[in-house]
Amino acid sequence: MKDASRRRKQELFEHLKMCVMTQRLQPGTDLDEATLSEEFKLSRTPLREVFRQLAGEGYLELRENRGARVSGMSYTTLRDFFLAAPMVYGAILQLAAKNAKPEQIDRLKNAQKEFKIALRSGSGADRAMSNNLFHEITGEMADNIYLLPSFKRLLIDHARIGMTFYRPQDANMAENLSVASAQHDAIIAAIEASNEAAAGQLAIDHWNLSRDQIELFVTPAGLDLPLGSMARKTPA
Amino acid sequence: MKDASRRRKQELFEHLKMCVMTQRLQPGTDLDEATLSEEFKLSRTPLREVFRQLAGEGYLELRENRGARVSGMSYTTLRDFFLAAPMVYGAILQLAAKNAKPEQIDRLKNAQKEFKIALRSGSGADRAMSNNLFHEITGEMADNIYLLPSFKRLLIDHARIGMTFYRPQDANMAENLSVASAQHDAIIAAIEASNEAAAGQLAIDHWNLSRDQIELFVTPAGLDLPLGSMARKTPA
DNA sequence: AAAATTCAATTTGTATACAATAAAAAAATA
DNA sequence: TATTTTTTTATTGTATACAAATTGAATTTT
Repeated sequence: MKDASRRRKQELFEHLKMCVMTQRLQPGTDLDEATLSEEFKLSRTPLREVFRQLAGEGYLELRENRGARVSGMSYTTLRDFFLAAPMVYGAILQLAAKNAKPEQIDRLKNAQKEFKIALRSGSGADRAMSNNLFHEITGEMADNIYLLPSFKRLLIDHARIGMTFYRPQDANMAENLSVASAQHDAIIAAIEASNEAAAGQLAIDHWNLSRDQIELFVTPAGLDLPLGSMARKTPA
Repeated sequence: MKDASRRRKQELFEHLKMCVMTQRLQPGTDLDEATLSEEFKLSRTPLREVFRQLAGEGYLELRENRGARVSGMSYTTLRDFFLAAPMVYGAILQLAAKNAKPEQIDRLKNAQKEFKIALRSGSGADRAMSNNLFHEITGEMADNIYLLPSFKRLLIDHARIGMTFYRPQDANMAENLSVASAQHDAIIAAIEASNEAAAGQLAIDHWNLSRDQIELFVTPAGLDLPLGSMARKTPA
């Protein structure tokens, strides 16, 4: 009887994680205890414990007497993100190349397989979640409790950024994704070969690609039409 | 009336943090809900929320149906620690030099003043806590939410390692502390001058000093006495 | 006597009731 | 009518009661 509520609690936990990462719950969204409590057939006590834990991991923010909300994302955080990501992920991948166990490499290959499937047929959310799993496994491989907290925090926003700044209609962006997939393959190879240097470099390349994708979003290719009246001669 | 219990909750939170960092609660210690509940005049509900939050920040570990315990420390974690610390702290200090605000620099100088006082007259715990405050302020200066989680996790064990591997009787260790204090001064200077490169280098020096201190503990200077029967001539 | 099993005691987890705070709506004042 | 104040409603936080699980002792079995 209690086993069931324990399961529901875990489900809520995973559900909220997923919703945050896929932007089904956008940054800044307020969460209602009563509603979730009813939806997941959980009393408020365990529900609030889930909130606390998610807040600890960076998914939510708790405000005194004012409930939980999804962690915010601003242009400042975006800048902070690309400052920290190459470094932390570079370290994680180097350590992964050093410490990965065969069983973990198997799982990483499997995650990459899933990622490729999601690339073809899946939704944006599927893509983000399978990509996230890939990276989470590299974090597990690195096996350093002092780097993991920041790494996991980065992964949350990596997923969210991916969901925000991707338009499947854009050919450049589709191309970007297949490059990302190729990089995953190269990462697997570097880890399997215990090539720390290569893994570290791939991490940097991988994040630079993410940055490029955002630039494609922020600075789209110019329309191929003259703007008529707005076009004027350069002064002589 | 509720304001009071809110304060007790905060007190419990800070108290447990302090106990973990100063090793008054050693790694692996089990925490008893009932006892703490009575001691701090708090019901178990808010108490458990505190546990969750502390677990999220790395102070405690929660085990299903088996209560909370103080996060463990092993020789593996020590190795992980010195692998991650120079990198993360290097980044934090570089960013601190870049972003520190005058008000923060004032507080940092003040923290250093307190640290020096603790060095002279304070207990080991005072020393650890004032040193911790110094570093926490640098983290605040860096102002990057993606690096902070790992940084804070490192600071917990930095304090614990300091408490574990320091013997005030040892002249070398006392000397180490005054070097550490001088490094703090240099860090303040680098931050005030916005000298990122210097700040980054100082971070590495600072953590190398911590590592040296552990080596002094693990490999003490040989006793200055011949060991009698154990001394034997080298074979010709 | 050693190992396994059962039973009691302790401890952890969840639900519900109540208290306190914040938000919203209604009434009163300018 | 706009603004302030009061009242009502909704939401958050805490305490307590109960249910489930774990631990340890006592009993039984081999």
